[in-house]
Formats: sequence, structure tokens, C-alpha cells
Amino acid sequence: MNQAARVQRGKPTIRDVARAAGVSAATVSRVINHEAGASPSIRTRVHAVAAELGYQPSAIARALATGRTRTIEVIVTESCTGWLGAHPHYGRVLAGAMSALEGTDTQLRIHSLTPDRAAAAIDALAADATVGALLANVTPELATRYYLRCRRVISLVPTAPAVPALEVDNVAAVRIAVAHLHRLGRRRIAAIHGPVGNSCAAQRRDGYRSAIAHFGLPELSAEGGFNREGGHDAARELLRRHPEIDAMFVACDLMAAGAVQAITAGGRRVPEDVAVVGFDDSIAAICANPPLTTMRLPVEQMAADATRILMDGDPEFGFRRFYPVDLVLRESAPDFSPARLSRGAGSGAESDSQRSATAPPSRESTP
Amino acid sequence: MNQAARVQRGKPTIRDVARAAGVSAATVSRVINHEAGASPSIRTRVHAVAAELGYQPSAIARALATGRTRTIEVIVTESCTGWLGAHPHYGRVLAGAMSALEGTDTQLRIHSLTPDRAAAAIDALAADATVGALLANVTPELATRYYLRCRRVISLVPTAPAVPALEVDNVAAVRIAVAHLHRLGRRRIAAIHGPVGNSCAAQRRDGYRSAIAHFGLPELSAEGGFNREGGHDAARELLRRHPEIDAMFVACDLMAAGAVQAITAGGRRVPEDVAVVGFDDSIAAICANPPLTTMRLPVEQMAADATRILMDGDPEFGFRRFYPVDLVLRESAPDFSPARLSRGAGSGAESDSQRSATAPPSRESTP
DNA sequence: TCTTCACCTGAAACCGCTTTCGCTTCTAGC
DNA sequence: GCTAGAAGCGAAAGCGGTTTCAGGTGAAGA
Repeated sequence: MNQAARVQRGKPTIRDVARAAGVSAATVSRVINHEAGASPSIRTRVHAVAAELGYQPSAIARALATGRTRTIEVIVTESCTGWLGAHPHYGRVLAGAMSALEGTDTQLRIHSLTPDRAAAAIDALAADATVGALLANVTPELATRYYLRCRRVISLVPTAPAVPALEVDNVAAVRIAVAHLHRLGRRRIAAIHGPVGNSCAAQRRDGYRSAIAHFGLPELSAEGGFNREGGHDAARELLRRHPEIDAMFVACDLMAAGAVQAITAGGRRVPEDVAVVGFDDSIAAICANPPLTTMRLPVEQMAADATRILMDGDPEFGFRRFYPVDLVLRESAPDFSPARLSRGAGSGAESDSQRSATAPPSRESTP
Repeated sequence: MNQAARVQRGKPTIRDVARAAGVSAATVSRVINHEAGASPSIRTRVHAVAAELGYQPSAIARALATGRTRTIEVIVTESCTGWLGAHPHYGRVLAGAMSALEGTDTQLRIHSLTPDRAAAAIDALAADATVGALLANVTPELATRYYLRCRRVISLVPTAPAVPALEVDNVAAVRIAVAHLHRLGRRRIAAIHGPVGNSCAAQRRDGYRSAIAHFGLPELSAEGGFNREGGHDAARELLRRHPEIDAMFVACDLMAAGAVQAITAGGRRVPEDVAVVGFDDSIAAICANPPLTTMRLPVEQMAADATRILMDGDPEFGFRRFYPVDLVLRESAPDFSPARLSRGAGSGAESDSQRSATAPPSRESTP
């Protein structure tokens, strides 16, 4: 098929350009790739011929010769139906990574690893000479496996200690959220956690418990899937069991949107009767009604930084970097001062967000 | 760097395996790639050696030799910040495409083409020997350009006549939406359109106008960006100018979520005072409060079908295929019969959706 | 005027895999 | 027992680039 491949595509190769320009392939390569190394007259001639022939260098051949593909892999160990379409978080990850790639010739490839084929897929991926991999949601075992084979990898969720990662301090973030509700005078602050087993969910639950303990309040917890239904059902159940609840912290905006629906459907008002704070600041937060006060995760920023670190390296970066989390005030739990509450505007993440003074500082750590 | 590339990576090649197994590279290749063409004893030996050495075939070298990369390109002519993170639609496209790729060794690559570099990028992409390209949101000019260079491409939005596309009949879909509001007894049905210039937005506007004319109702239109703010501001303005409005059709769920916020913030109830029908059935529809009645677009299905057509071909497929659109009933505009309205449940797209009898049939066309 | 050195340039050797082509060996049929 | 035919296998020629290495030219310095 070698022959066939060439014939069927019929695209001009570097040797065609060389022949037409009366130079060698080596010279064409130099003209195209390097600033120096060829005389001006030849440069212009080669460029002219290449343009005339419509020559496009083959990314594949180039990759084979240089030993580097211009791709960054985004990996999730989950069946694709569960995340990309269902959770706004991953769109933000991709958008952040792409923004760092703008103007580069590097591409983004996305991989959904089903459990049964995950290990083999990880091995195959690590064998590709890629720029690196972004682990958007990969189990610690598989993250370690990839790291051992390839190194060039950064996780965007809490992971095994050996694997480089960009993280947020979930515990501190939830403390800020609960402290905000407490400052509003709420004393029956419930929490809806994500599924146990998910490391982020676990950290956020720990944050809630520590905050509740700190304020001497009763723990009122429920658990649900990281989706609207999870939040909706958990909130309804919580209110049924504990009608005295006057505030809720919900571990993700998608769940929080569902919780708000359950609360208002039950005849209570948000935020007057029950104040709600979400987590993420995703699209779900601004689509909810009322719009959600939430902890903003700098997901795009993290993905962009991770991408840049993979591409260019970063002497400042050790194995861990923590990002600050902002409390974004909207109507589901507006600030104490009524003056700050612009009922009906609904959002404007820029204008009404405030960087919490108690957010953990961005810090580095190297094991 | 040829030398360097090999040394630095130090991964076993097919020749290493061949040497260790005492056979030729050709034989190893045959064992790995084809069912027949090698004796059983050699097969097992080669597999054993490959496993022992941790041999992983190089996708790049393979692509160069065969003339085919195992990638499908997803292309949008827009800066990435504007779509991936901001609009749930694109996550659904990716999820649909990925689901068709599950179990395959084909990958998804995503490309955000900024206007200034779009033409050059299209040329470079078309030169790659990919399986094909999914045009998620590409201008007709660039779509045509790609098609002329590469053929293997399918658009997921209305595009130039020469380019293959999977589409929904937006006009018919909006007629269904407006007819539903009319059936509920609403006679002041306003519309919030997407930005003019967008072909989908234009088609949906046409659908609204034709439906309104059909029922002999007054046209009450506003326009906004395809985002929450666009819907919110347009709805507020519409209600200010036309307080008599008792229903709204909104061209996308994200906008509709904003519209619902504006309506309730203005002191009116949804759906009692103003019924709302959105478009897409994206996450925004189920996060809104109340959840949105909306026109469900089979986006995942379309993306999956397009992917399969690119991979395997489809003798049934000509140049155009139209997909049916479903009316999904939720609380923002529940069905006429009160019995169908389960206040508080909020959704369950599966259970309470109904395939509209007036939806256009799926049809094929070849120019 | 002769050397030295810098700078271009082309030939050739890869990068790692696939596939063709031809040789050898084995099986089956007469 | 001999001949066809099939099947297994290896050598070698690509796929389309990049990079090394060596040769050739011209300018600068002695």
C-alpha cells in the first residue's frame, strides 16, 4: 500500500518542491523550518515554488523524523458519555488548554478510557512521543502508570504523590463557603456531597465537617451523584428529614441547581428561607434561578498553565501547585449587606465576585 | 536529532522484537497486524517477546507507512474561549463523536480556528491524512475550502450546498415549539432570536415568523447573543416594551435560562404568567428553575453518525440527512393537561418527553 | 598571494513501520 | 514419486520528512 498511499493522495512532497526549485530536499527543509541556513535568493525561490505547488509538509513524516508529535493528550478514565456531554467542567478544561495552544501548531487530542482497556490504552498513549498529557480525571493508579512510562504529564485532580498536579485546596475552599453562610446568620447549614470514592468529593466533605465543627453546628449531610438529579433528590430528602435547614453547601453547581429546584418546588424561597452555595462556578451556576453563589475554581487557568508547563517547561514548577479559589456572590446566597444584592441582574461574575481574604495562597511544593 | 530521538526514548522497535524473536521485522509486523500470514509457533513467540520487551508500535511510523492517521478532526472557526467552555452544545458534539470511537483506536483532535489563520489552518488540516473532519461550526466558505481539498468531511450545521451535512429542520422545529405554546392558549408569543448572521439563528427566526403568521398573532421579537446574558437582557427588554406577553420562544436553552431569570425577577411566574420554550435540550434546560420545556436536538446522535460515516462510509448517505426534533415537556411550559404536570420533579427527559407527531420525518437528499 | 574560516549546499542516512516480491518449504493430487 | 500450488518467511524498498557530514565557494586576514 506504500505505493497506493502515495498515488491516491498525489500531494506534492518535499522532493517535488526541491526538484521544481532546483535545490535539494535538505535545502527546502531548512528554508521551511529554520531562520538561517539558506541564502536569501534560494529562500524566496523555494517559498515561491512551494506556494505554487500548494505544498503542505506532512505532520506525520515530520513527527517521525523529529521524534515529537505536536499533540497534547487530554485523558479521562471514564466512558465518554458520562463526562464530556454531561458536565460543564470538562468543556472548561478543554477551553483552557486550547487557549494556551492558540497560535501554536500543537493540537489537543482527547481520550476516554473505559476501565477494561484503560491500562493498555495508557501504555499505548505513553509510547506516543507527545508533548504531554493532561489528566482531567484519571485514577491515581493509572496516573502513576502513565507517569512511570512517560513523565510528561500533569494531573488536574488530586492524585498519587508521585504524579505532578495542579490542584485547588478543596478543604479550605469549602471552609470559605460555609463561613460565608455562617456570616449570613445561618445556623442549620446542610451539605450535599458528591459520590464517596471521588477524591474531590471526599476533600470537600472533609472541608464541610471541619467548618461545621469549628462553628459548633450540627452536621446535616446527604450524598448524591455529580449531576442535577443527585442534587435535587438529596436536597428534597434533606428538607424532609430536617425542615429546620436554613442553608446548604452543595459540592458542585450542577447538583446545586437541582437542589435549588427541589427547595423552591417545596415551597421555600432561595435565599430567604434557604441560602445555597455551590461549587465550580460553571454554566450551571448562572443558569440556576436564582443564580448561584459559588466557589469559583480557576479551571481554565489551571488547564492553560498545565498545557504551557508541558510545552515549555517551568523552572518554578515542582510537583504540586495550588490555586486560590474565589467566592463569587450571586443571589442564592448574597452578601450580608443588602446594598450588594442586585436582585434580577443575575450574575456578572467579574463585578460581584470578591477574592476571599481567607483563600489559601497559591503555593508550590516539591516532595 | 534522528540519532538523539532514538537514544533519548530508548523504546524497543519492531526490529528489536524481530531480533529477539529470531525473525524478521516483516514477520513481526504480520503477527501484530494480520490474522493470517504467520505460523502459530512464531505467532506465540513473537507475542511473548513483544510483551516481554514492552513493545508498543509507533502510531506515527505506522501512519507514515500506511498513509492514514487514526484521527478524526473536530473543527470550529471561532476562538476557543467562545465555545468549548461557554456552550454545552460542543461538549455534546464531542461526547457523541467519542461514543462512536469507543473500542476503536481512532482518536479525536479538536481545532479552534481563529479567523486570521483559518484558511491556512484549513489547508494544513486537509493535507493531513486523517479519517475525516467534523465541522462543528465552520463558515460555509471554509467548509467548502476543506471539502475541495479533502472530501472526507461532514458539517453539523447548515452549510454550503456542496458540503455534506447532517442537519435538523430548524424551521419545522420552531413551528412545533410555537404550536405548543399556542395550544396552551397563549396568544402573545414573543421570541428571542440568536445573533443575525448565524445560520441556525436565522432559520429559527424564520420558523417563528412563519408560525406566528400561520396563527395570525403579532410578532414580538428581540435578539441577543447565544448566552445567558443575551437571553436575560432581551427578555427584560421585551417585557418592558410588551407587558402583555404570555409566552416566549427562546432560540437556545442558555438564553432561555437567562430569560426565565429575567421573567421571575420581574415578578412574573413561569409558566403561569409567561410560558417559556427553549431550544437544544442542553444542561441549561435542566438547570433552569423551573426546568425548561425545549426542543431536543439529537446532537450526540448526529455527531456519532457523522463519525461513523467518516470511518466506515455509509451507502445510504448522500449529501444531506435531516434529523427529527423532539418536544421535551418540562415545567416552563408543561402540557395542556394538568395531569401531565409533575411540579417539582423537574425533568426526566426520558419519561416526560414525547416525540411530536408533527416533527419532520428523517429524510435523505442528494443534490 | 596563500591560508583560514564561515557559510551554503547536497548526498545520504536515518525515524519505525508496512508491503511487495521472490525464494524456500510443505502439502496435496495424479 | 513427481509436479503444482499454497503458505511462510526475509530482504528491501518505500512513506515524507530532518539532520549529519563532507565538499565547495567566497571573503577576510597574514
